[in-house]
Formats: sequence, structure tokens, C-alpha cells
Amino acid sequence: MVTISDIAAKSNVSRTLVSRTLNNKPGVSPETRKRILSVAQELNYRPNALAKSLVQQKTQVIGVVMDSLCEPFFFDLISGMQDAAEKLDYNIVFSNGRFDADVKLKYLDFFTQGITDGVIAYGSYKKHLSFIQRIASNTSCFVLVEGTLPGLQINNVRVDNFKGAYDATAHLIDLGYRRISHFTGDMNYDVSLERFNGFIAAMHDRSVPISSSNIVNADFGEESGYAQMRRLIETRELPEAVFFGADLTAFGALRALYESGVRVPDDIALIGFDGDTPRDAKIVYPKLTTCRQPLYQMGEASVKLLVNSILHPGDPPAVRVFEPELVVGDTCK
Amino acid sequence: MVTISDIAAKSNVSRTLVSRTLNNKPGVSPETRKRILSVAQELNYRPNALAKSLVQQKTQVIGVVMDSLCEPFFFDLISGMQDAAEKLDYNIVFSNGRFDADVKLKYLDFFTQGITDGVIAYGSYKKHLSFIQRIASNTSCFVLVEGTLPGLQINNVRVDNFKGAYDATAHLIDLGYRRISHFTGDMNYDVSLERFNGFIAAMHDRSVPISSSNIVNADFGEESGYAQMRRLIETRELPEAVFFGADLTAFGALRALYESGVRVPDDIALIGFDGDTPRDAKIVYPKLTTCRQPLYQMGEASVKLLVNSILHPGDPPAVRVFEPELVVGDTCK
DNA sequence: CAAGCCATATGTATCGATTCACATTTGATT
DNA sequence: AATCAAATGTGAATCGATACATATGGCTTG
Repeated sequence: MVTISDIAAKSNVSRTLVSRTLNNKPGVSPETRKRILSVAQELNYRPNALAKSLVQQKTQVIGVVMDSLCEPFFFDLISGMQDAAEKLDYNIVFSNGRFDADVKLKYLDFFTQGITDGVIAYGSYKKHLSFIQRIASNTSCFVLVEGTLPGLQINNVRVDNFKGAYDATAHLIDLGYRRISHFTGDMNYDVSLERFNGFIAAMHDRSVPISSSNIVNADFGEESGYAQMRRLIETRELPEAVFFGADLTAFGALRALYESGVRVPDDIALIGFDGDTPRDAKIVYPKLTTCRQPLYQMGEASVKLLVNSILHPGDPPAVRVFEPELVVGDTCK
Repeated sequence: MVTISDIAAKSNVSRTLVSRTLNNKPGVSPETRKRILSVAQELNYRPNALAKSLVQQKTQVIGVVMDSLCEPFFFDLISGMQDAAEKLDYNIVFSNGRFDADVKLKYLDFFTQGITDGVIAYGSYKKHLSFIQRIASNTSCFVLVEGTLPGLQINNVRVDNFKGAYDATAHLIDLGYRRISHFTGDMNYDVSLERFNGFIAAMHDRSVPISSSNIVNADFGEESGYAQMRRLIETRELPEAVFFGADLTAFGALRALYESGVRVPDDIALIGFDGDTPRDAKIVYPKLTTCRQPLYQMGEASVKLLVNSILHPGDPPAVRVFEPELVVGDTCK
């Protein structure tokens, strides 16, 4: 490995001058600078960021612990984070938590061992939140996205799930549907409960009756939507409309309906939640009506909050709650 | 920030003993060990990985420069890399190159400044390969995935695109189709040319005539597949079958056909390339017949090659070429 | 009882950079 | 020609950890 000492030796100057030269700082004569640069090039010098960060006590790196890097849901979030990070001159690296508390914890630990200036963690899985607590108490440079911890004072970015679910359900009711079911998200996640509550509240406020059969336990996956909708089809007790805790679950239901020849939206109306992936919107039809989370903006916001914490360690933690938006597709009539 | 010196001071021992204790090394009496650990806990000590890596000259970190983290195509690759990395006890972090040579170069630079033990870079975009050359010549711990550089001696993992395209095309011909078109991938990528060549060779070997109108310029995107297929539909000159340079392009074409009421596979047969995303396979129907790249295995292999290079710097670079596999769906009859 | 050994502990060098205090040279000003 | 400031250069301290050489004490062993 070539170090600045090697360059210094070969160009007969002190390490200080080499450092100044490579960092474009004053205090080096033009000729010396030129000589040093040419030696550096000749030796194919590459700086060591470890050493630099160690002495400067900063890395210009943001670490992100995602629930997953293998789920289109996160695309806009990732893009938003990256755009904001690069605009603020930070490198940003992502780790794949695989929805696994241990893996997420491992990367959280890793990122908080000096190699980043701050960390963004995504998730609202109840079992994961304790580990957030453990780490976040240690460093001020931390942002939690989606999840929220009532007691803990940390930066937080999330969406108003209750309102989104409420609006989506109200939309169905306003269109005239009455026998409306809700396929829940994974109830291990806080957001699922919030959406469930929004559904219930809208139904209640508009005096639409709910029976327990209106509530179908699903998770965020495609399979559960498919399986549960198949079950409903077989019972011949299809609701008029369904509000889903997640788009992907709605896609599964859509597949089941397609296979059985049930027409959407003629025979049944659907509304999803997330509205995240333009890509899916293109390859799945009919186009799903959904409650869109402004994920790109949330990604940007989380980086901005983080960088603010990095630059102003004294500032109190901030909370940004985004409003979801109903995107009308072709699955309600 | 709490350092081992703080712990050492507070427990009245030398830094060495603290280091030994925290790393579970021998040479510390049980009582001292216990005292040090309790002080460490009390001070909420977190080790500094920068300092450790600097002195040990290794990080146990693999950096991956992806073309994109916002494309389902990469899911299996990411999973394969991560599984292999964790099995070998490496942390693995991903950066989002956004198909942009400058961004990729930036992260490649970053990762090769001492913060990783090795780097995996993905891509075959011609314009990007020069930067690979620039960096790869510097470090032996490097794996290039998908792309390949004839002159350069570096670890390389890729798929036999020619053979995949050849087999897919032969499959169509064997099914009796004759008027077969090829929607190319983005010709700025080497792989597109290889697939194109495979198509041509299969047609030629079986003496099926090709005219220039059989070759449709597309890229890897959904939009181009949609637009070009619309164009073909409007000309009322639909081929009997199409071999696509990428699944996503086929999805676009599928959308155009669906909109126009052209039936698949009755009126036209389709074969894609990539076969990467079980998720897409579920939400898009009819199920696309495609040429599957073993991306998971390729991800594993790239990490294994990299780690081998890290542990045995002397070993010559290795090349692993994977065979794609024809996955029969419902888009050919 | 002396020699040798093991367990435990310490102090210092080191990794590769930046930073700060200080030394030397240069050139301009009076 | 003397003086002083600015420009240019140097050496040592530092960041937070590990590694290595070495010191000390108690214990075994011949």
C-alpha cells in the first residue's frame, strides 16, 4: 500500500506538504505541489479513508439499515435518501436487514462503530424497536423511519397511516360500497394496526356495519392476499369492496380473482396501500387504486434530519409526519 | 466518545488489558476481566472500527457497487451475495450506482480507500468498463459481475448470454414459429450484443430467414417494449413470436398486447430474458417463458471469488461463467 | 534452593492520515 | 542595509485501537 510517507520520501518533502497538496490546501509552493502530485500519480497513490476519518472524527458517510433491499416498496425511499445525501455531499451505503432483527442489529452495530457519521433505520416491526432503543440512546445521529417509539427522543419520519386508511375506506363508502372488507397488513408491525384503526374509524363514522368476517388476516405479502381471496371466492361470500393493508397483498388477491374470472372492478372493488412502485403500476393491470405514501420525500426528509443532527448535535430531535395521497386507478368503479 | 483509554483509566489497568478483555483473548485474570467488563458496560463503550481496521489492515467488509438498488432484477444477486458474505463472516454493504458511470466510480473510489477488504462491481455498460480498469488495476480484491474485459486480469462472474439467447430462439423455432423477431436489449451493454448474436446464430443454424424488420431496437425497460410493440400492432405486421433481450421489455410488450386485445400465446408467442424475479412472475400473467439467469448463484460465486482473493492474494484471478436455463411459462404454445 | 515457567500486567510502537506549533526562507518596505 | 511579514517548509502530537517486547510475581521442578 502506498502512503503519504512514501510520496514524501520520494519527493523529498515532509508528510505535511504531501497532505496539504493532496487536499488542495495552501502552504505549498507551486513547483513542490507539482512534483508531489506527479509522484503521487506515479506511485498510484490512493488515500486511506480510515486514517483520515479517524483523525478528523468524521466520515461523510451515512449508513442505512433497511428492512430489505429486495422489495420494490423501498425503491423510492432509497432514491430519495440518495438524492438528498449526494446533494449534501455525503456518501450513502445500504444494508439489507432481511426483515430480521438480528441482521438489522448487526448492521446497526457495525454502522455505529465509527464508520458512519449517522444512521437511518427503517422499520416498525415491534420486535425490532427494542434494538433501536439500545443503539439510539448512544448517538444523536440517528433517524427512525416508519416506526415510532413513544418514549424515545429520536428523529422520526413516518406517514399518517390512520388518515390514509381512513381516506381510502371513506372513498369506498362514498362510491356507494357497503359490504367492505379489510385485509390487514402484518399485525406485528405498528403500521398495520394504524391502518386497521383508520379503516374501523371510517366505517364507524359513516355508520357502515362491520362484522368480524369483514376483517381478514393477511400480511404484506402477495401469497397471503392470493390465499385469502381464494378462500373468500370459494365461500361464495365475496364482499363488494376490499381495502388492503398493502399493495402487494392486493396484487395477490387480483391474481386469485383473475384466475376465478371475477371481474375487477365490476364484481369487486379494490384499494391498496403503499402506492410505491410506478414499475408495478405498469406491469399489473387493472391499475390499482391505492393510498400512496410519499416515500421519495420521506427518504429525502430522513437524510435531511440526519445531516442536521450531525451538523448541529445540540438540536432536539425532530418528527416529520407525511400525509398519504389517494391515487385513483381502475379497481373501483 | 468513550475509548478504551477511558475504561483503562477507570478500572486502573493498562489499555492492553482492556483490549484483551473486549476481544476475549487470554492474559487477563478473571477478576480483572470482570471489573473491566462492568466498567465498559457502565460507560456504554462502543468500539471504534476505524481504529481497529487501521491497525489490523482489514475490515471484514465487502462493498458492492450495483448498477441500481431500485430494480428487482438485482434481488437474487443481492441475496446470493449477502448469504455468502454472512456465511464467510463478512459484513456487506451496497451502493446504488443508478446506472451512472460517475456515481459508480465515486462509490468504487470510496470503497477502495481502505474501508473494505474488497469490492464487487456490477455492470457491462461499455462506458463504465474503463473506470473498472482504472480501479481494478490497483487492487487484487475485486470482482466484476456481468461485464467482462478481454484484456484485464480480474475475477469475473457472468452468464453465457449467447447460449441463453441461442437456446431461447431455438425453442421458438422448434415449436414451429418462423416469423420471429428480436427486441434487443440496450446495445450500450455488452450483454445485449451477446444475446443478439445468440438469436442470429440460432436462426441461421436452423435456416430461418431474418430480415432487418425482425430486429427491433429496444432497451431493458418496460416503456420501450410497450412502445415498440404498439408500433408493430399498428402496422398490422405482428411476428409469430418475439425473443426479448429482457423480461421487463417483454412485460411492456405484454401490456401493449393486452390493451389491443392480442392474445398471448394464441396470436403471438413471447420469450424473455433474465427470469430473475419470482415476484414479477407472480404478479404478471400470463406467466412469461424466459431464459433464467442463475443470479442467486452468481451472487454467491462473486463473494466467494472475492473472499478467496482477500485470503489468498497470490491466487490468479478466476472466471465463472454460468449457464442460463429456459423456464417454460405460458407465453408460448 | 536455584532455575525455569506460566499467568498477569505494563509500556511503547504502529496503522495512515491530519493538525498544530514552530523553523526557515523569501521578498518587500523603510 | 536592516527589519518584518508572508510564504514555505518541518517535526511532533493526535485519532482509537492492536501487537509486541518485556517486566513481575508466584509456582513448579529437578
